[in-house]
Amino acid sequence: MNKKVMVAMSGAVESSVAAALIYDRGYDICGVTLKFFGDEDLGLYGNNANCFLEDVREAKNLASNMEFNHYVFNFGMSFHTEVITRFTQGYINGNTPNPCIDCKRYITFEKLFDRAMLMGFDYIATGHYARVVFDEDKNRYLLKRAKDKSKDQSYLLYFMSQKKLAKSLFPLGDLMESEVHRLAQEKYTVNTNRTDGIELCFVRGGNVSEFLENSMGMHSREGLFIDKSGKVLGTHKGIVHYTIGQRKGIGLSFATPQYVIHKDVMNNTITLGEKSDLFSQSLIADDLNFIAISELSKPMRVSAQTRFREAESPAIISPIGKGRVKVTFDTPQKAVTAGQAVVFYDNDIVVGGGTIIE
RNA sequence: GGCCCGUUGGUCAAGCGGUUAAGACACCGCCCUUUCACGGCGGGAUCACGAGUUCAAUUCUCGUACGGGUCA
Repeated sequence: MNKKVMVAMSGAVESSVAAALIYDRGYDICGVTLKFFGDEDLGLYGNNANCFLEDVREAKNLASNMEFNHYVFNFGMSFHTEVITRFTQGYINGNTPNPCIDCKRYITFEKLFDRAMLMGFDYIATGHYARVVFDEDKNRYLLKRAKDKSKDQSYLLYFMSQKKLAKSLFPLGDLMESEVHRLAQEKYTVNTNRTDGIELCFVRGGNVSEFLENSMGMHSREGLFIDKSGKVLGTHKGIVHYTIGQRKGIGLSFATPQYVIHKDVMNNTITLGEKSDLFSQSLIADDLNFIAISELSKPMRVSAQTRFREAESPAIISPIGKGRVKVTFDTPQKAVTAGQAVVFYDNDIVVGGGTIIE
């Protein structure tokens, strides 16, 4: 009897090709498209309600061409509590969260994963560019960067557990983007014009500030821009409008470009400084997850990445208790930001990762 | 009140008779990007106003207005 695989289909090229590849491997496949925005909230979370119908149509097309089942699951409630609430709360706390990671962590690989297992599926498959291999020596599943380094999404999946890696398939991991597109056009006749959105899927026009204020009812207070010595430089629109490392949107003119180097939620001030003030030698992270090792008991040399699509950098990670780790870089890193994820690599292998708290 | 100096794009600031009127910062657009950012590329000024001198004035002269300084 063939193994059963549930494929998450967003309607974009990547997941459609992933589904087709899984089908061709002979699995008993079922496609699922998740609905995050209920009709009752039409418009509140951007214009995605309309696109959703097209996403479903794309997925259904492929499913009917290849003759496999396709369902739509309404995860609107989960999406709101697991992703949007965390996102909003993060900003309230002065952090800069990465909701795309929460979406994968709490929705795709938790809510959907659990549902798939409950329904008797053996695996869940997605169109992410990442690889999973089983290491006989370590007796562990390893998460690795994709073959196509420019499309690699392993950073976004550092939270994966052994149990989930064992039951997850990433068919695009060994393919270059160009190959995926060629397969889509020549072999599977998948619409290559439909790609995953850039910017936040639930925020209209990518305007985070407007979303927080109008949809979430968060009223930010104006405050002061100050320099490192505390001198007042001007007025800011509210702390949630800024993130560490930001340059554009300050609205003030100086001899050199000024960046947000610190946010003080208590005093409602934002400190501006030179690019050189943006670099830090170390950081503290919590909410850790390790994949390549069972736990971090002593300092370890890794290559750490502090933002998605950013270069990794040599560092030493050390356990400092309370479920926290200190990451000390060989060379100072730019714009390390609380709320973002730091992921540790050993060459292509994801050692683990966590959330930056300072 | 007398005498000086200044007035160039959103800000700062070059140019000082014929220039495509530098540059920086800001702003806007595009690209990049399944987060927020960073980054890359590109875009925009007729020179406070009026009258003169000159073939030609942002650049010289004289007024007016507005700044700043200074002398009693």
